[in-house]
Amino acid sequence: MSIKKIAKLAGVSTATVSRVLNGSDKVKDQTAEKVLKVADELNYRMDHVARRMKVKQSDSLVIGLIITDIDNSFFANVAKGVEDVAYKNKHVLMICNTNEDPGKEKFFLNSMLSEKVSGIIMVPTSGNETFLKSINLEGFPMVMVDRKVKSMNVDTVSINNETGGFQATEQLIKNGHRRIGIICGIKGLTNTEERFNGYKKALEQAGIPFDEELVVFGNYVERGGREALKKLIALDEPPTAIFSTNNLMTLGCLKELYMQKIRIPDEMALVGFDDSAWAEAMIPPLTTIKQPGYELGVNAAELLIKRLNNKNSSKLNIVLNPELIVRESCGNR
Amino acid sequence: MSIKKIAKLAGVSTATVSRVLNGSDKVKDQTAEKVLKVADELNYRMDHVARRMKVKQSDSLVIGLIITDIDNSFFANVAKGVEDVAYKNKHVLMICNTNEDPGKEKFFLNSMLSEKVSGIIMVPTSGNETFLKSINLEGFPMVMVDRKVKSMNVDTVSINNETGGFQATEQLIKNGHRRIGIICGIKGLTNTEERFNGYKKALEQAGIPFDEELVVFGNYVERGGREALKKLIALDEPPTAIFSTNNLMTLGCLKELYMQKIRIPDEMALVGFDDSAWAEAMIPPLTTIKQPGYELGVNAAELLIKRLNNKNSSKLNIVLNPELIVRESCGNR
DNA sequence: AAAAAGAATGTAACCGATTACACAGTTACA
DNA sequence: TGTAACTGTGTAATCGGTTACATTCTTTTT
Repeated sequence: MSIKKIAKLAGVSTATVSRVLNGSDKVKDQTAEKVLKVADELNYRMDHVARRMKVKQSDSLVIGLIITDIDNSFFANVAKGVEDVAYKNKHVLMICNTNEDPGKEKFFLNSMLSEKVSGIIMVPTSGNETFLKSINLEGFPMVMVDRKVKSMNVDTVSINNETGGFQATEQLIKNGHRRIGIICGIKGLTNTEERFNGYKKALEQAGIPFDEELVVFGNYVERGGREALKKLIALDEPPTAIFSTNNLMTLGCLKELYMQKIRIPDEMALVGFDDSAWAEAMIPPLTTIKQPGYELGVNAAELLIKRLNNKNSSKLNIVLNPELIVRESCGNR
Repeated sequence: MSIKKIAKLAGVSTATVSRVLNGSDKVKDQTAEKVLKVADELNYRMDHVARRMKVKQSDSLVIGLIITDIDNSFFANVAKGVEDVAYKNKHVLMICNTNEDPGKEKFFLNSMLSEKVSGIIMVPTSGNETFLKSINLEGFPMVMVDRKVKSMNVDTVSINNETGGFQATEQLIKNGHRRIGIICGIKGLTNTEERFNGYKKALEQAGIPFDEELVVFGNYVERGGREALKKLIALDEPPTAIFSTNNLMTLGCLKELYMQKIRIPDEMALVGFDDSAWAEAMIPPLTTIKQPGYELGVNAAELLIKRLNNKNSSKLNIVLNPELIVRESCGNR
C-alpha cells in the first residue's frame, strides 16, 4: 500500500525503502533484496502523485500533448510518434484536443500546468500568444509542432511548408497547367502562409501571373474544402488544376468533384497535402505532398525530453522535408 | 504561488482560502471576494497534484483512456467523443496507445493507477484478463469500450457487432452473391467473433452452406487485409464478394484490387466495416457498416462519470446499433 | 441580559512520497 | 589505539493542498 507499510514489514525506515525503490544511493544489497521482496509481496504500486510533490517538475513522468484535431490522421500520426518516444522513456501522455478553439487551448494549458506535467508539446492555434509567451518565460519546457508562434523563442519541429507548396504547384505547372487554384487552410497560421508562399513562388518562377481570384480558404476541414471547390468552379474562368493544402479539404474536393461528375485529372487536376492512408486507394490515385507526421512527433518528443535535462541550452528549430508523391490525379494536358 | 501566500496577503488562513477556491462551505462574501482578488492578482494556479493527495480519487480531474490504435480513425473518433464529454466535466484525458500490445497495456494501466486517475476507459487487448479483474475487484471505475472482456463484471459500451456482420452479409446475399469471403480481425477478440457470427447467421438464414475456406484473418491492419484478399482470390473457387470487417483491412483490399485490376463491384463486390471519412469518396463509393464511434466515446465517458459518483450500482452494458450504408461497392449480379 | 444556536474562520494533522542532515558502524591508516 | 573517511541507515522536515475539530464572533431565543 504505502511506503510506510513496506518499511514496517521490512524492518527498515521509509527513507531506505525510497532509496531502494529508486535504485539510487547506496543501500546494502541484502537490505535492498528484503525491501523488494516485501514490496513485491504487497503488490506495491508507487503513488506518482505523492512523488511529484517532492521531485523536480521535469522528473514527473507525464508529458502534455495538445493537438488541434485528433480526427485528422495527420495529427493522429504525430501523436503516435510522440507516444512511441514517450513510452520508450517511461513517460505517459496527457493528450488534449482543442478543435482549434483557443479557449479550450488555454484551459488545457492551465490544466496541464496544474497537473505538473514535465513539458508540453503542442500544435498551437492562434489566439493565446501572450499567454504562451508568459509560460515560456517561466522557462517551462515546450515544443511547438507543425505550426509556429510568431516571434516566440521556443523549440519547434515543423516541415518545410513552403517547399511543399512549391513542389505541389510546380508539378501542376509541369503538367501544363497555368490556371491553378489553391485552397488554403486557416488564415493567420504559419503553415497556411508558408504553403501559400510556395504556391506563389512556383507561379512566379514559371512566369504565371498571380490571380487573387484563385485563392480560397477552406479552414482545413472537409466541408470547407467542398465549399472552396464550389467557389473555384463557379468562377468565370475556372482553374484547370487545384492545389488543396490539407487532407480533409482534399477529401471534400474529391466528393464534390464526384458529385458534379467532373473527371480527375482530365477536367480537373488535383494535388493534395498529406499522404493519408486512403490517398493511394483513390481512383485515380492521389498525387500529394507527403508530410512525415510520425517523424514530426518523434522529433518533437525527443527534443522535449532533451530539453527537460537541459533547460537553458539555446532553442532548436527542427525542419523536416515533405516529399512529393506523384500519382495520377495531377494529370497532364 | 501557493495557497499560503494568498492566505498571508489576504489576511486569512489557508483553510479559508481553500474553501473559497473550492466554492464550497460557508465563507462570508466579503472574505471570498478579498481572497479571489488576491489569487487573481498573484495569477494563482492551483496545484492539482497536491490536491489529489487529499481528495478522494474519484475527484481527481483526470480520466485515463487506453486505445489500441490511435492511427485508426475509428478509435480517433471514440477518443474525440470521450474528450468532448471529459471537457464538459472539466476533466482532462490521459490517452495511451497500446498498439494491441498487452505488455504496453499493463504498463499503461499501472501508470494510470499510479497517477491516481479517477477512472479508466479502455479498449482491451486480450492478454491481461486476470490483471484487469484484480483491478476491477478493488472497485476501481472502468469502462470497456468497443470490445468486452469475457466473464468480467464491468461497465461496457459497444456496438451490436453481430447485427453489423449480419447486415453486411445479408446485403451481399440480396445482391445475388452466394460465395462470400470474410476477412476477420484479431482472433479471440469479442468483436471479431461477433461479426463473424453475424456473417454465419446470414448465410444460414439464406441456406448457403458455410465454407471454412472463405474465412481469413487480417488482424485489423491494412497489410493484413491485403494479404487476406490475396488468399481469397487465389482460391480454386474464389468468392464473388467480400465482407471486410474493419476500415484498415478494407483499405488494403481496395489497394490490392486496384493493383490486380479487379473491378469493383463487377468482378468483386465489397462491403466494409466502419464508415471512414474517405469511404464515400471511393470509386465506386464504399458500402459499409457505419459504427457510431463518436457516440461510443460519448457514452463511455458519460457512463464513467456517472460511475464515479456511484461506485456500487450494478454494472451497465450499453449497446449501440451499427447502420448499413448502402453505396455502390456491394454491387449486383 | 444570559444562554443557546449558528455562522465564519483558524489550527493543525494528514495525504505518501523524497531528501538534507544526523548518526552509528566499519574500515584504513598513521 | 586514535582519528579520519566512508558506508549504510534513520529522523524528521517538506511539498501544497484539504478538512476535522476547535474557536471566535453573531444572531436568536427565552
